[in-house]
Amino acid sequence: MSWTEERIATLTKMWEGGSTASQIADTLGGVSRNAVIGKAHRLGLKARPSPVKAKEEKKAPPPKKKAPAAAPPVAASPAAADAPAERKPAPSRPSAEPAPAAAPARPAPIPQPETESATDGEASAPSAAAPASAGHPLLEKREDLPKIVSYGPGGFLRQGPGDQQAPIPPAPPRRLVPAKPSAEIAEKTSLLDLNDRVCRWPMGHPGEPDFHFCGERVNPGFPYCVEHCGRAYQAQLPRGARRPPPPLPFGGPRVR
DNA sequence: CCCTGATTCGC
DNA sequence: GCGAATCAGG
Repeated sequence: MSWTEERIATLTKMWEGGSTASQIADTLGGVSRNAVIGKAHRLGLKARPSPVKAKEEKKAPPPKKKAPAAAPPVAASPAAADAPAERKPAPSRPSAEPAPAAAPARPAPIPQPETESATDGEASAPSAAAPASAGHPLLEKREDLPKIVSYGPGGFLRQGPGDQQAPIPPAPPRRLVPAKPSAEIAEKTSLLDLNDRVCRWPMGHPGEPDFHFCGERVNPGFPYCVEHCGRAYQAQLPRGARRPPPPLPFGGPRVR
């Protein structure tokens, strides 16, 4: 699979939307979780809550260097060892950029404590999801929560009721009631419940209130359970491989 | 063990 | 540029 504009757009939206790399990889299809992460970093968008990222010390950098199978540590003649095997001072900061250029003795001016704008500007979210829920009494409390965005298998944005702008409400005569999709699909497998081990065969149609996924244990090596594998791959048989019953002439082959 | 993102490095 | 392999924390 190649990174087309469309796939990159989906990746970017989902990444900024808070989806995990695995979910993005599943949605995109054809790429691994690592591929998604690698691409995301190459795109310049990163800095997301990482479980491993909670370490930022300037102490002795542990020589975490990968030595696959080469570079036998044979200490040959020391005279030839003129190469200063020093660790390259590359304190890879995640999002900060103090840029300690060549002026260590000169006290730098007061560094502006940038909040989180960070990075090189271009990496900032192009579509900073503005909290359109301001003003809504039922949604105000969600403002401090991480925005959760879900995407359909094709990468389309699935907006929850709270995300709808409701630009011109016709005239809601009745009072608003809190959406309770959980009542119908509480036991169903939602998009966010999908992973590599549950069948992702869609049940119903996206947008319908009870749309969900099969959720059965997958047929190992396939994205669907055994039952739906039959349907999925039968449906995807190439045209040439399908053998529609040859239309026999009326009355069958002529026999004389 | 599972998950997560970060990083490295051969291709 | 890409992504598997690897690392490392939760």
